[in-house]
Amino acid sequence: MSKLQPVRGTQDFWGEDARRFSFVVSTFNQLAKRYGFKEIQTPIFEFTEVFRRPLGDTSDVVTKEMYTFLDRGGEEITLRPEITASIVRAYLSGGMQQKGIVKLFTSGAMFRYERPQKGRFRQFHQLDVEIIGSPDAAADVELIALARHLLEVLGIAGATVLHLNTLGDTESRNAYRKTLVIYLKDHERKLSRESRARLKKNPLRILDSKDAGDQALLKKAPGMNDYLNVASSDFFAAVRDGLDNLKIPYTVNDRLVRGLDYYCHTAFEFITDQLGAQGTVIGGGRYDGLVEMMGGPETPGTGWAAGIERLAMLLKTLPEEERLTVFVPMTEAAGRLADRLCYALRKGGFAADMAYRGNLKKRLQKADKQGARFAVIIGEDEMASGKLTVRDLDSGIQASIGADRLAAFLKKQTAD
RNA sequence: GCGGGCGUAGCUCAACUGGUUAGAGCACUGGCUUGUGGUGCCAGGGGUUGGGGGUUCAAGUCCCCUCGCUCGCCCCA
Repeated sequence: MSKLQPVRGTQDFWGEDARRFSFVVSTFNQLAKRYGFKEIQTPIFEFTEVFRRPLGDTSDVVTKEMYTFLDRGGEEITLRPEITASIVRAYLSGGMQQKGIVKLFTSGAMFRYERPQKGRFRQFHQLDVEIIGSPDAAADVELIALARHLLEVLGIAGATVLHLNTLGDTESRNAYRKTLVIYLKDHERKLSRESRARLKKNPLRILDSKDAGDQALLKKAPGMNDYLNVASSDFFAAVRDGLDNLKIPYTVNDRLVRGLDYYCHTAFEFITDQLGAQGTVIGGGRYDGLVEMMGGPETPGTGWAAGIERLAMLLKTLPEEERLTVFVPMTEAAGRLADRLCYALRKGGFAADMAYRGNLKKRLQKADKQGARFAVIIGEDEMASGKLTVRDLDSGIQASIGADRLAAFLKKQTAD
């Protein structure tokens, strides 16, 4: 193997992979704008503190997955492992509190030092939307509707199931955590090794353990539902009612927990069974404490992130690409004419290219390999007559067209 | 960080229990066909069998190390 390898967990996107990727992103951008979200782009790295504080000192992301380094000025910098914290930082440093409720969308690369596997990479890419400033369940519903809509437009809604849960507010969650820990401590020896560690670090995570023994034990465990206070259970009911109203299907899954510390109330994931161990395609929830945790005023927030690679892997169909018109000039003078015509077509909104090299056969071959619909042949005969030979590469039918009528001709042909 | 599987041409894969010069399809280049692409026929280029060491008369094949890929655990999008 050559040394010219991509770094582990990174990948190049080209050809069909690139088309899949950009189809996901462009569809998302279009929909997010349609829902009234404004685009934001934040730096790909931040001071480490931006991520450390909200993610919590015990989370795996912070303790072993961040790409952290000192820059030449001695500042501790981290490549973003997720983007909600970056956006909240931008919200605060940009004074966006002035604007009331803000709806933001973005997408880009994230970095986590993990062992790669199917659907999991060290540099991966996310779509992301956030609504900051709204305490209403309606905001959560709107976000989920956008997510569902996106999956539908991408043609993969049927491959996913929406799992929905509530983590309650701080009071409810603390009360529940306490009783859960008491219950699990009684059975500590039966827990898996990982879950015994979680018992101290992040007991709620035991709920979605994949270990069969843990799951059996959890069947008799107390449920979150019984510990929700009135405000929390009303909030959850409002989210469910909003989804019902929009006829968005979901499954309540009281084992669904989110990994990061700052979530509360709504937690949801669109899950697929087609990506091996990485089932989550879109995940999100509410984070009312985050802005305050990062030094801002008490401000509610809610959002989700989607894995672009995971969505791209699920795509079954891609939109057709616009087909080229390829110019095939055979003489020098014809080449100059073709250059002008090709430039004019491109300015007129057509996809056009030149076949520069070789004899007629080679140039047609090139046009064919590019998937072109039309070849415009300009040789001595055409230069003499002033009419271009336009060959439909699908049917093989040729027409003689004046240069001034080329654009109109192509438009008419492709409209059929 | 832990565990399983796999590394032969650009891609997908052959090569019987170790045995001559590592093959095929696709792709690529050229020709049959000097103004007509796709299907056809012919020819050609392309490999340190991931790398290193060992066993053997002989290693793509067996052993060790290493690098890489992949799947899973953990965690997450």
